[in-house]
Amino acid sequence: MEAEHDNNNNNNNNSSKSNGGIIGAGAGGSCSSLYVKVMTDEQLELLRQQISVYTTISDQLVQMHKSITSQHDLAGLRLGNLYCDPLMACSGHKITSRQRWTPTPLQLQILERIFDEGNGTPSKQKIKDITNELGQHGQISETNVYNWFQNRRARSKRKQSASTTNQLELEPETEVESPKDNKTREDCDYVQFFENLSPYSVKDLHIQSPDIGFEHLLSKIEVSGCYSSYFL
Amino acid sequence: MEAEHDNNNNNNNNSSKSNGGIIGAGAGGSCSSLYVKVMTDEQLELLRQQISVYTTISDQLVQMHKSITSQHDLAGLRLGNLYCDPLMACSGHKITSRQRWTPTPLQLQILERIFDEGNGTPSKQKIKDITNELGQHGQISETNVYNWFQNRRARSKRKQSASTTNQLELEPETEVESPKDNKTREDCDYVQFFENLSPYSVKDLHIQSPDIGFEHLLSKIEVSGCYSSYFL
DNA sequence: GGTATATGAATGAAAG
DNA sequence: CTTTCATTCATATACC
Repeated sequence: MEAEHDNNNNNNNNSSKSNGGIIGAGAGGSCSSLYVKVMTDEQLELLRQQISVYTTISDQLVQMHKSITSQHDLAGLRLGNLYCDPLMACSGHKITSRQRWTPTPLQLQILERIFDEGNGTPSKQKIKDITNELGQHGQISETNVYNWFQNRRARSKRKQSASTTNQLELEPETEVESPKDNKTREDCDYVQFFENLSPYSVKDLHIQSPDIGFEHLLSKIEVSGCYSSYFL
Repeated sequence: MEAEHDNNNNNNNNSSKSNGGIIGAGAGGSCSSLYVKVMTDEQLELLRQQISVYTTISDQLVQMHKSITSQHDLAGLRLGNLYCDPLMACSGHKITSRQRWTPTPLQLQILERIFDEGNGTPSKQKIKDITNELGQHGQISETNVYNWFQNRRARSKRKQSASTTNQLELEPETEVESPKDNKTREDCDYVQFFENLSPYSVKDLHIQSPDIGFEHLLSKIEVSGCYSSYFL
């Protein structure tokens, strides 16, 4: 049984992708030279996409692993896209929650890609197509797709305005210093850090590619392991 | 999706500001040009964490797979220890301690007061004002305010309905949703693990169709496993 | 040190 | 399209 576990899942935070940040981050208590971590929106977005793809790959690896070791049941089927779990119903208690559609990483990736293509409002037909395509990767309905774009658009817009607001509030050369957090931290060489971290990271930060597909990522993995991929 | 609001939160607490290195931009007295976007410390932090996490994931998966295929023994092999050292190796500081904004008592007080004034929906402009005001007492962003009201409203409502149901216990199928049952998930260890990691809330991993040849992918990763040595 | 709870944040869906 | 709601997730904190 593989179910033995200690749910010691060390978290990490899942809220990535927030790129509507301030500009010249707050200074530490002391002078400290200039520490500006520059990254364009495009780069950020790219990174986000990469991570998404990474997620997908890991996910699929997990599946592969599961299939390999699947001498056991395939239960544990999380509610995922199913609306009702009969087992729960049997227990005589509530009919289980989760009726909400949740995009699989793969679907998300596709959605994001389509969204990024800019072609704003997906027409009725387009939604149909998309739904159809995504249907290959998991349960999904046109409504889901529609809602997703609706939300995506709205939130993207809000983010943007918030970001703009921030820019106006703190002029680029004004080091906003909050007297509250003087917890200055030792400066560290971020470039160095990233380079040491993973062969993908730095590269991904600097390369701008319009389309980060699975194949693309795969190819990167192929050459990873050497920092030279940085110059890809 | 993207965090719609700016997430430059985090204020007091033992959060440490990382105002260090520069990525790809010359710094000087006051460098930042108007056209560059800059990452906040929090954002950088997130990226670092994510990258590290994903690198680790791949590594672990490879190991897991090897272990399994070599003897088909799925014993041990835990995926714990996620927040690995590389993250802190940078400057010897914990960088995992910062992410949730926490209102200062003063801010809370003000928020509560505003909330009690009844004007349910703060509206965009109002939020901006509030944010501005609270900013005097600590780092805060519009998102924080927005979320706070959102949560406050929702929870206020829930509590209310909960209290009104304490005299009606008969309905067997309705609400009375106790947050106790959230441990009923039946995921297998590492799937759970992943779900907690993904920035995209990888919720439906197993639903995905096992398309394209993965053995191929896996082999690629194995071969390029250089990066993993960093963690071992 | 392991749960239990409070709460900030994310997001699908629906209302307006 | 915009705003709000409902639900869920994750984390910080408290309690045992």
